[in-house]
Amino acid sequence: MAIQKPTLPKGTRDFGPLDLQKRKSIIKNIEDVFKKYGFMPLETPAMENLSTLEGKYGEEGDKLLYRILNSGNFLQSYKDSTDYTNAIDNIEGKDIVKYIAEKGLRYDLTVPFARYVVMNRSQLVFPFKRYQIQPVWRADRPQKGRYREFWQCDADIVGSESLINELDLISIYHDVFTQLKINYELRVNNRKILAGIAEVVKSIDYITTIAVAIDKLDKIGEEGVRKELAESAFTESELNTLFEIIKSKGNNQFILENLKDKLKTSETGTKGVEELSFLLQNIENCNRATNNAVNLKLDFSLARGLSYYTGCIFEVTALDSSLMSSIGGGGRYDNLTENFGLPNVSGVGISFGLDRIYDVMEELNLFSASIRTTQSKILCCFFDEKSQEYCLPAVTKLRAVGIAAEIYPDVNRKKAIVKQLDYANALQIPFAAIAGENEINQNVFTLKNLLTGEQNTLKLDDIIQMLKE
RNA sequence: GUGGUCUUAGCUCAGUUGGUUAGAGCGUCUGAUUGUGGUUCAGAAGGUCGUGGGUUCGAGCCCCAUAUUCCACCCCA
Repeated sequence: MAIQKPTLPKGTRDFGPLDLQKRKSIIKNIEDVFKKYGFMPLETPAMENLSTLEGKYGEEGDKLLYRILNSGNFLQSYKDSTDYTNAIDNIEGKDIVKYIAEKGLRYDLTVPFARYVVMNRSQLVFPFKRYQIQPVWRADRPQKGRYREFWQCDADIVGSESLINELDLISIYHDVFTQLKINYELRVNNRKILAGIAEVVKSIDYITTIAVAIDKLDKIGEEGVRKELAESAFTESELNTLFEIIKSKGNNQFILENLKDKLKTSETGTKGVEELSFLLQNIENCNRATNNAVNLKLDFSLARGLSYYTGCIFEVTALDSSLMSSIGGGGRYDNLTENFGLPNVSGVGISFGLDRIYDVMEELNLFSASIRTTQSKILCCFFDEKSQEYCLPAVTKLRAVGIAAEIYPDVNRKKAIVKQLDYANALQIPFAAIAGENEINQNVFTLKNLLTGEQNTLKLDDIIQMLKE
């Protein structure tokens, strides 16, 4: 049989020891901040019923869902169906899916969370604040900063409509990225403002059309957006009104005042402006109290976020990185639990894109140089069986007092010490305790600092004392 | 889903219009050094040129298919 080279599925990666230490350092940072704000941990299964996932992410989202083939004779139910009899009519096979797959891999953490809230509503204390750090899967085509398996770090609050929650989430973004030393930009918009713009410019029915088009403003420019909207029957004067609104320049306060005036005929739009004003006002107050410089960038062309958002929407990008796509995003959703039979529960949440944050930090060299593949502080080195045995109690004692210590398992007749020091060096273990005939006779070790090359004869207790500091 | 791109030693990459036995650096192994790594010197091993077809006297190089990498669009963390 031919030997085949093993490969990974497209868009997935292994994480080696060093990668993983770095990823864990990011996770710890984010998790600690989440805890500081009172969020509780939650994990949900990798797979959900397709009925839970489908229809929550828009048409595009459904296409990107990974579907899991039913086990057993999964084609039978299809064969038994009328669709099979009429198979010639749906030769593309799209309808087969519902007969052969009923589970899928989760696409994000928000929808499974909504499902969890609905299923456990009687036991939860509201407002319920949970964080969740797990992988999600999307059948996208991979490219820079885009993977088919990637990790999200989410914090959500459900059961409260208060904008205080938005303030907390903005503050979380600031805490995390400040600690990670990532220079970031947090852009904010509000779906209600987008609705207001649609009402004022043409009609509320065009909110999606407008949102999708102006979201591309950065990429295709004003001309491109005008062209795209003109194809959707927008008149020249309507387009002029639109750009008058979204292109206003100045500081945040001025822009909002201007917008408030432009949207005064729209009740929803006015509400959106008030919400953003509230956020800006309070961020400023908090900044004054803490000397922080939390900063929002108003961006009325920001339409992103999944289709379930209804209020504030957030998006974070790293400023000094070549990665243009977002490293975080979120927003408020008023109707997500309604899909599962629990209406009138508003939620708001944010997400950190772990893999993209990793990419940015790697590019900008932001990881601490002290991150190593192993935590081992000391390797006990020996020359033969006798000195190896002499080392064993020492290793045990080192570990007993909490010092990560190793002993090389194999005894090599030739160049034993060289092999062991090579090993320590390759793993960046900082110390070696060497024992041979001489050390055994005096009941000591030769402690070598592998960074400086300096070495001393010491008793084990002295070594412990030194390493514990 | 659409378009482009990459693939040669463990790793990073050279390889002339198609012409003998496909190269380098790093890494690995051995020795200089039988109680000392990381530095130095000498030597060695390591390849079905992504895979499958085709053109040709002859293919790493040309053609077709396919996989993979990376990138852009759509969309998104």
